[in-house]
Amino acid sequence: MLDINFIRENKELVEKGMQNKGEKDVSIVAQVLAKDEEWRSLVHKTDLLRSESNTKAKEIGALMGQGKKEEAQAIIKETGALKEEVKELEEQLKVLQEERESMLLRIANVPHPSVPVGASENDNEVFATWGEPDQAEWRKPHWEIVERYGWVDFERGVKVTGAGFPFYIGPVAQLQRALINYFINEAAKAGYIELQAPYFVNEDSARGTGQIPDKEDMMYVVPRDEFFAIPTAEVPVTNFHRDEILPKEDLPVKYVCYTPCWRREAGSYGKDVRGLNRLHQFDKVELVKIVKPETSYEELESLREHSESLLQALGLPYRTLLMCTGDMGFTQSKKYDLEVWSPGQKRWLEVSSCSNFESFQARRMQLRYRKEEKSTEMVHTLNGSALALPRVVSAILEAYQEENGKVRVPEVLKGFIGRDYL
RNA sequence: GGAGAGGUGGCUGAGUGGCUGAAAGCGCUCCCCUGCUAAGGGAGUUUAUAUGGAAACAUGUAACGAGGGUUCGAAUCCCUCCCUCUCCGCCA
Repeated sequence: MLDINFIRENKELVEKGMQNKGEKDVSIVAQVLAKDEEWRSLVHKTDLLRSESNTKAKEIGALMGQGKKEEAQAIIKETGALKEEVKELEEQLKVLQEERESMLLRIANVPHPSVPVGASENDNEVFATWGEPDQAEWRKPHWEIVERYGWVDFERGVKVTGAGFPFYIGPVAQLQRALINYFINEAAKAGYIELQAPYFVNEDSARGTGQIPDKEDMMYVVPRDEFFAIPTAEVPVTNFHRDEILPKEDLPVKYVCYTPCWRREAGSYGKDVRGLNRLHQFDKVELVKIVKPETSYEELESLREHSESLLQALGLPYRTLLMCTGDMGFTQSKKYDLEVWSPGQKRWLEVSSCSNFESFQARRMQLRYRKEEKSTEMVHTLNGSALALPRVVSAILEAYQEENGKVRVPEVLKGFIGRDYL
């Protein structure tokens, strides 16, 4: 959510931002400003009447205290009409406020000036590449490798739950666990505090990070208890400090959190969902930062660098994309995607997404810090995957396979797995 | 899940219809006094929002778990929900 005052002072910028993000109809911006005008004038009017009504109530109280019952009764009679009027205005105000709020929630975050303007994924900018994508023909896709060894059981996953909920078996289960530990350890070394978070959140939390109203179809819902299964640890972790005012000495706050993630992924099909490419449940280690506004873009770069360093340590070639306006999403102001090279599939797979939300999530969450003794300011929030597991597993299986079919263990994981081959 | 008690400011805790946005204490900030450590005195110390103002700030409104109701007036009375504690039940 953007600050209404910011929208008022930067109407064109906000409209332009929405257009660049692919929204054709930006009339909502003008509408929210009009609605806000209306709301403010009604607030003023209502407050004046309430004030009058409070004054009278006090007079009555004073008169009653002195035992002047008749005089009090006279004023009570007068208040009838006033009361009605206030009640009516309050109802109108409530409606206006809800309309204003829901409009505000539908206005996208403004892209940072450094973000390339573009319509689709084709306009993303290659920000960096690392390593040489392996083009060797003999390399097999991971689904063939895991099938040969019985390392992932998709069929039984279907039986037990449904498509997209596989079982990992033996060495691949072990590989995932090793990666999770490795990723968390590296984050801890970089100063991130380790957190274990709830896997289900309530509606306020889902709204806080922007999953609703924009993307509610991505989440699994537990209707009986009104919970949402988390689509990413970003949701519980960023909401950890919702409705708080943090002391400025505490910033930046940095968390690392491993969780499973659940996504409905409605409408996906074909090669995108083959093997481990896209699942309804997957594991991810997530980084979240809560920072002072003036540092958020430096923090974004260090977040990206941290995620990149993991792929480098694993020896997996990747490229970093600076997402263009049309491909970056509603809530972000700047976003990098890290794509690892899948040598068995000869394609790039997204394994991380590092974003700066500026104060967009913070404002929804009322997450502030004490800037000075008497003033507060919204923080900036960021998050990034470090990293999403199944696709890293795929890339490792494909990149570390040998022509005889055996799969080597990456050097940095040997301490966790205790042998040279899976 | 059942029964009972309770949810007040950074913390402890008073407050059962008007003089309470909230006593008192603690903590914290600033000032004064005091030649070191100790002690004393004074002032300040929730948030959001509207209006005015360049700003400092002023004024109003709202908020005592959340939402609704009663009343001229609600932290205080009533209803619903959420949460915490104690006992019982269940249980990794």
